[in-house]
Amino acid sequence: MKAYDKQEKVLVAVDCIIFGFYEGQLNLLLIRRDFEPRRGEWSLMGGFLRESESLDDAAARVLRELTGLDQVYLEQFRAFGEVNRDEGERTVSVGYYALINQENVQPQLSADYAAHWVPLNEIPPLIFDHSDMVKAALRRLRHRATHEPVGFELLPEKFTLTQLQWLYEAIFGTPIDAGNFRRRLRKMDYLQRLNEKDTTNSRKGAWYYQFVSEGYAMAKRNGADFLLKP
Amino acid sequence: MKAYDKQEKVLVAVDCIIFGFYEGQLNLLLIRRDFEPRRGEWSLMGGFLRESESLDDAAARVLRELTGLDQVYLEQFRAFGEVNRDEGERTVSVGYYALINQENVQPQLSADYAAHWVPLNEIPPLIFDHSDMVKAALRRLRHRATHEPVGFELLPEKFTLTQLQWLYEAIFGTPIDAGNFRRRLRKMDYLQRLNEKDTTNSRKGAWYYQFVSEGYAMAKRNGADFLLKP
DNA sequence: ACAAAAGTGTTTTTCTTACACCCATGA
DNA sequence: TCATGGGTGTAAGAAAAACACTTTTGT
Repeated sequence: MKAYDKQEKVLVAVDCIIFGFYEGQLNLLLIRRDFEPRRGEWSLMGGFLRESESLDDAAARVLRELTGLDQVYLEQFRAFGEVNRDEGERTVSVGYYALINQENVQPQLSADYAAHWVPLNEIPPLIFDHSDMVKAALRRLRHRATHEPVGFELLPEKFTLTQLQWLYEAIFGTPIDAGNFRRRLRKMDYLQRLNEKDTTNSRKGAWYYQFVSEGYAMAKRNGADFLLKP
Repeated sequence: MKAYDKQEKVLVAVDCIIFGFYEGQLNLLLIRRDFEPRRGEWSLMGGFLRESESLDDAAARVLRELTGLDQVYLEQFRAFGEVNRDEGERTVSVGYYALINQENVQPQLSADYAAHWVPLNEIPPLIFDHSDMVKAALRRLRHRATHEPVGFELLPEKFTLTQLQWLYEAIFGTPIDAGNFRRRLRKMDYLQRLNEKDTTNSRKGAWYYQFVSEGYAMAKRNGADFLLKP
């Protein structure tokens, strides 16, 4: 059955669902296509897999091409393989989602691509099956954010607990009880409080915190598991 | 960037991690390759994607070719795309795991392929990255089995609660407290008790149960969520 | 009557939830 | 001094864990 000759090859693409967080809003980085097919329509950022790179590498390259960023949190979530999902040639696409702290990215993008941050609840219709991809990516993000400390990728190095709460409210689309949310955070000793306050939102000021990944690694080795739900 | 011409096509395969359950043991269906490369070594069952079929279709076809079974629980869990993961030509593989009630399958397999059920804790070294695939599939199965009633796919239509407990013990590799396990089951009113007992394991006999999927669908609509952990 | 699996109950502890409350401070 | 967001505490209840207990029946 599985002989290598005479098999049909297909195009393989990666598409990136790029999440950003800014001013309490969860956003998606979308492009308006300036190439055929479907020129001018909204779409995810994607590209074809090259012979010399892995899927993960391809996703990182595509992301770098659009944002100029490297070292970004990037996770594959699913392959999409319906026969007619794409126009033109048959293409299998592998979906990746990225989490980036939006403040770092504003400037350099849009240079080569017509890229825009779009609030998650105002996503326009997308080409092909890209809307399905977004839905699947969001499901995965919600799951990961509850069980692993990936949310911090969307925040600046220093953040307040209120910002963190806003982030989770944005990810899940529900309000969260501040008291209960903060109690869970209080037990995470890998959240380090800095000697510095953010006073932009209140007179009292909110402490800045920092996620200490080595601390988390240690806690994990000791059997602690991250859990943060709405 | 994303123009359709002059792109490099690659081979796309699907590989199936086929779980079966029999006599308290969780098993994997593996083949000894009777073709090159790596003739004679252990491997997962796989095949190449054809132009006219979706990824899901391809996985179902591969499974049917090996087991003769249709209508099997089959779920994609991840694409594998390292450059040198395969020998010979560059191949991207999409992993699917299947859950089948092993009693239905014993006879017809092995006809064309040298297929064998191997206990999960006695898996031999596998070719390529197939061992990684198995690990990833098992992680996904563990997750799905706790949050969705997929475990029943591995059991006969009629099963006892003790069998179900054995299944979960096998999936998670840990002992489970019978009292607590059964209390959770007792609340699932979509588990229908039949007027029939299994007396092979005890004099008293254990009631047979049946999973009623319409009942589960209704419970789900009413906001109930399945949860069954070790 | 007793062994052995099937099945139920009970107690203890831990985690959630809802919500009231205090704190700090600039205007 | 008071409004506002930041932050803590607590009582009621739900759920998890541990384990003792009862039931059934072939031998």
